[in-house]
Amino acid sequence: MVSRPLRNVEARPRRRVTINDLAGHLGLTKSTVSRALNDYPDISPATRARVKRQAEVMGYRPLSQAQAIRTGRTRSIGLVVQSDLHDGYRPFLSEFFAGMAEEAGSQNWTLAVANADVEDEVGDVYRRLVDERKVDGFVLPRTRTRDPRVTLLRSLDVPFVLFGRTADDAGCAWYDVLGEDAMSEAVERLFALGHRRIAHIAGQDGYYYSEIRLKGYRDGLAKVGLPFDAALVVRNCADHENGLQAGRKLLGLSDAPTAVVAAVDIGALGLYQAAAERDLRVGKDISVISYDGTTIGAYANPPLSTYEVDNRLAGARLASLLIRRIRGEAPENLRELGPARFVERSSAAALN
Amino acid sequence: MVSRPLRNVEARPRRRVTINDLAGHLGLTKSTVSRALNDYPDISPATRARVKRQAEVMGYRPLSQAQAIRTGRTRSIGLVVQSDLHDGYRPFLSEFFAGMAEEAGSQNWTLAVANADVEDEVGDVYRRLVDERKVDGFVLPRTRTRDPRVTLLRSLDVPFVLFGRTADDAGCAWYDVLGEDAMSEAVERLFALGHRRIAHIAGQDGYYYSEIRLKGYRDGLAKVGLPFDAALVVRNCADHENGLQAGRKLLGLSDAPTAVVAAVDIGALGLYQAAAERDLRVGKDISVISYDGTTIGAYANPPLSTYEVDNRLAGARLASLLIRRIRGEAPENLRELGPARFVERSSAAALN
DNA sequence: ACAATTGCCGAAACCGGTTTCGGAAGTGAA
DNA sequence: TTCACTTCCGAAACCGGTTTCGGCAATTGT
Repeated sequence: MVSRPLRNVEARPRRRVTINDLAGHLGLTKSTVSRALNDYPDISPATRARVKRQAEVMGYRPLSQAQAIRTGRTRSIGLVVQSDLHDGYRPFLSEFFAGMAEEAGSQNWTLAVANADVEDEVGDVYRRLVDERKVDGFVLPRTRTRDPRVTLLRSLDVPFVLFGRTADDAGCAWYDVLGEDAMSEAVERLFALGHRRIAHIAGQDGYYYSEIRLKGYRDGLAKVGLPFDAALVVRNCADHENGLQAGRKLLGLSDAPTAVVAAVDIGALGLYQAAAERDLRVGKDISVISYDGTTIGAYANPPLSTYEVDNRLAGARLASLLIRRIRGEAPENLRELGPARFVERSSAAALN
Repeated sequence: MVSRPLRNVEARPRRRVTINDLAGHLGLTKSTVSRALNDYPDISPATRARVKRQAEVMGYRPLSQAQAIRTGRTRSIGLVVQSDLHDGYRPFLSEFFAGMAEEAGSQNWTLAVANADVEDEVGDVYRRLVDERKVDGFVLPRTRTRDPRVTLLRSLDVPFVLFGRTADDAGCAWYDVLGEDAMSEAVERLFALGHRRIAHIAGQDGYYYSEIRLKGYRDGLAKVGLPFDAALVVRNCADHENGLQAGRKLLGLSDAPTAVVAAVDIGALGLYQAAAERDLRVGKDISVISYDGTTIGAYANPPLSTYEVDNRLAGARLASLLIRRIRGEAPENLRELGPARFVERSSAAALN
């Protein structure tokens, strides 16, 4: 690993060029320059072009906080992480951050991250960020079926976008991954492998993704012509412990399933343990297809076949959508869906 | 999962209270109020107290960007993530973010996150953030032995703190985990289990942590009276592939080691695969103790015994140190070391 | 040819703070 | 009493932008 020097390390603190410097060089007043740069209609095209060109050569970049004090806009988007959430939550954040930061930065926006320790604090954190004009809008990860943050931000009239859908999405912009398609396809795959009793370990209650994936599971059953059996669905399994309990329950059934579709990788890994307890070999005696694409699944034994979501892309899309939302586009036009990608490993095999 | 409503959702946009409002209520000028709040010596203690009390009751919070334009200070700390780095890098970021955001927020500071895609871009990103006064200082994760970012920020005269130590740390503030102690102790543990040939899979070249942990390994050997054998050290193994190669090499030795101390969890998991290839059972035929405490290790087979680092704490400490650094404290007083915590699982056992 | 528009830009106020400067009281010494 | 010093606060400039307002010159209408 070479540590080659960063470029221009020697460059000295050369003072920022302000709008006054620019105006001086142009022989105009700063008000004219400002309006030219912001495309006001009362500036002649010739002047506008001249100003913009000169701004370019002098490397002028308006100070966002100076703008903010007059306009109220910071060119900054916010993300508040809730550190009281369960394990399954955090691993995905890294890629997500990178995607958001990348997209925001490319548009010369900033990403501000805040933390809320406890549920009760959440509202105050959002409010404070808005009050202090730290951000112009929010990305809301992990949307609930009925999400109080949506209620809050709506009433505050602050722009936001959701990562995931929600029950009442009137006026909401969002990006989401087609978890329903993944779950449905997973059922089809298992069916094609000969499985006829296929269970579902669902995600955490209260989160809309759980409903969506459950629906996908049911759609899949319908598609292949299998009956829905409520006994084969265990809800609220978004962590290892609950996945383990679910596994124990399912594998203990008199007519136990031969395959499982899990809504969440960590839940599937709980099932792994339950299988081990019964000396069942995952990928042999019991097949599993899951959803998330966590690295953990890749290193599990056997490696977990799963639908991988591109969190980096999600972050980037959400940043882009949010910026457009802040600029005034209608939320209804700011809704996108992306696919999950099947990563075949060795937790699912033909029924023997 | 209950989605109880956030508090005060109904509260209406009540306009921010500005310094003028506050001054009006107090019958003072805003200049006096400002100086009182900022502890200028030319304000009488009585007035100062009165102002502060009233500010409290009216819920006055200065707009940081308004302050910034005059003072040049944003009350914001920056972190730039490099998305071109290898796998082992990112998982740790989530906890780290939470810690930073939490600590920064508690002091009413903001955390700004930026992204640099490619190595060459890194310098520009830091520079831009400073130029545009988006941040007052930086936390530098993943310090190199000779870190170009340090050179850059030094020359720019921008405050920063390192997560990890570096070769030339003159004028540097940092927080680090005692990787050397962990590695040394790992050797002792394995020795106590009867192992006499103990190898080391080292971290990525160019990063100081690799040297530190290697040193810890050697210290451990010295402590228990084992000779250092260069053939038992494989460098530059910070990802799965390199760990795998290292494992193949070590396990292929005529007098192969019976135990391995790994500098990085992912590297250790590469070794897992090499062991599997030779039908060696980790935790039986070959013992492994690693370092990081990633969740991945917990789900590996067998679960990986490792030294866990508290990344959340690290983030919090670094944020705190950076803020103090920005406020002018000497870097030499801003250096902290924390321990890694041994998490015993089942990858290390007594030599049979 | 003259009045009414229009196009385009400068002057000045403004945003919400900080900082410099100066001066009115109060204090102590001579 | 007078004078020099403090103590403490108000007035005003300042930071780097945006936005309102008004006015001059060049057009257009009649």
